[in-house]
Amino acid sequence: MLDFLGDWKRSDHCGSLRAADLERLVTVMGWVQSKRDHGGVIFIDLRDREGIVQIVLNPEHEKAAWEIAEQIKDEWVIAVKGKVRNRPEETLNPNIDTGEIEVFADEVRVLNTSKVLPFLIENEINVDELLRLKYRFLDLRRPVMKENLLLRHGVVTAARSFLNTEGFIEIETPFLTKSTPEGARDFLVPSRLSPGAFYALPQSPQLLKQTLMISGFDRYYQIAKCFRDEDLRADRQPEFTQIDFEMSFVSEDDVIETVEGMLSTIFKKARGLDIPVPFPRMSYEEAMLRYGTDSPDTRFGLELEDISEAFMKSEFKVFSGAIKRGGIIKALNAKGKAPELSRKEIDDLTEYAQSLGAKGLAWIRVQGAEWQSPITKFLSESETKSMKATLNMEDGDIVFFAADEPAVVNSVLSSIRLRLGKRFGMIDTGGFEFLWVVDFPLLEFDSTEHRYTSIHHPFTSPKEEHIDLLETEPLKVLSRAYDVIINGVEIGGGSIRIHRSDIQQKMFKALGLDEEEVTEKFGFLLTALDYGAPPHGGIALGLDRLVTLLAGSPSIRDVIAFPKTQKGSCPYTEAPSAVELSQLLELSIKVDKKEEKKESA
RNA sequence: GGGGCCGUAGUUCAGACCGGUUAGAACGCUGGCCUGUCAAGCCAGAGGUCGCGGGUUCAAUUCCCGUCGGCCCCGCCA
Repeated sequence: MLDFLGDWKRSDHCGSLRAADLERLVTVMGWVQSKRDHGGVIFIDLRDREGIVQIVLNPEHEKAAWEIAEQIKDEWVIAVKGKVRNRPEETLNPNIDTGEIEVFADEVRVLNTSKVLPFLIENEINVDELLRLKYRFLDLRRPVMKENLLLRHGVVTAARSFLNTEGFIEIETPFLTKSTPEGARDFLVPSRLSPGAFYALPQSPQLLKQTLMISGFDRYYQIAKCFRDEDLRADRQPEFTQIDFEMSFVSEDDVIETVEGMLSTIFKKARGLDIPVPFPRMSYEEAMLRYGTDSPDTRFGLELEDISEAFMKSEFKVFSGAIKRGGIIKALNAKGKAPELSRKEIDDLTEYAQSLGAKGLAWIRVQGAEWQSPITKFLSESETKSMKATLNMEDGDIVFFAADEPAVVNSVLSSIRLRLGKRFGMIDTGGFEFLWVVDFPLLEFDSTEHRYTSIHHPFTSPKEEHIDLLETEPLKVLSRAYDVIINGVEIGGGSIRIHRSDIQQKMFKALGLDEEEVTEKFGFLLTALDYGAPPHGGIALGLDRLVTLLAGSPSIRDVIAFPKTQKGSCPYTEAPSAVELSQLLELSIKVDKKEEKKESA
């Protein structure tokens, strides 16, 4: 049944044949997308990476080829020799690129068969993702998945070409590297040659790219795999890819302009889009005030308003109490949307707010002169008046309130804002809005660890004029960090780094890191900083997220060839898995895991 | 660590709230017919560990508990 390829050479891709190829004798190879057997004439849609072409077999033409074709099933791999000819006028297919022509088969070779498929090789399938991942090799045959990976290739190609042109040098850094405190949980790799010691997979090439600047490479880049052992999300994988670069003798604007140039190139080459540069910039403070998040989706309004001032002394204890405890009150007014929201939906929103950590979600619905709300009875006339003015409350509006500590209010209302934006179709899903968020605080106070931690990372430079504040008012220190946001998604973040060891030491001190530990964990960088480190800075862009956005895909998994599930497993390879005891012995590793209770028969 | 949703032919779902004869449908698959289809069409047929374990019950796909797996979210992700 099966034929060898023999001396057949592919002459063309299925998907690249056109009317210009008429009368040519061609040899095409690919997968059987579908077969339509009319008893006499047989049609086969043959698919390869470039597309689909129709093969026609007629028993009155070459009986042998036709007889083979009769046996063929979906997703078999076949090779066909035949002549490209016009389709009859009434059977042109405008839905495929090759729809003007067909290949009239003289000879067919069956190169491989296929089992019956677990799902159809089509774009619009409704299948459990687990099954798609288990049969990822089939899932990736679907045009939409193929397009995603081609898009990804296009993005990487464009990034490389841009960076090469700008004088960046691609340098690899090791996967087997050193575990460092701060940041995410490390993936560890045991060392056989140093029993009991471990490498860590890099969370990013951060320290080594800084080292390359100290070495004088001036401009470095890398399409870098990074590893973080944290819980997964729709936009987070334990291993992911960054477009990572670093530049010497620069300040913020140099890096920002380079990113704008690179993203312009990527959007142009990968999607044919012209994007406006420079991108607008917004301070962290303003982003938190207006949107409640440091990665605001600026495709729509529906901004938050801080109304704390008017309720400091309110009789309404939910509001005034929150302020007394150091909290704030913020509101967002969904203008004119009250009639569109059912009571059930409002209740669902309240439940959603609670799942995000809010104690509740107050709301006021404006209907004519009347305010329908569970809270109006607690509000004084002056409070009502002030609220009406501040929030511009008019007939048909519905306003939501959160009162709590600032972090809770902001995170809850920013999530509510996004949900309402989607619910009311306020978001232009076809477009892209770019934004730089700048002027981040350098530090935040971690109340569980009772110390300051970096908002960006410990190598981020404070603003030069704020260095002295490190010792006196650490929370007032602003950093030289910048995040690039597209459609509310954090696509990348970077900073001008600390290039002097005296300032780096001050930073570690502000973080409350033990000097001995610092030397042990970061000593290599401190040493390097002592040997003529130039001022430098850079950024890393999340390739997976960028491609997800460009592809308009709901999940990062759709732009990664072999992604992990939420539990970090790969259903295709079945990693992670147990290993041989002998392997563990070589590594001096003993597994301390509770044995599963064996059922006795 | 926590919250929510889900798991029934190869696939997507219905059946479950209200436990009861043979667990249905569509697509896919198999066989037959069919010479211009392109999601071909028409006819016939096969196909089930109702995720797994336990409990309640005369009786469990259905109710309860646990567990495994998948998805979304909080925490976490410098």
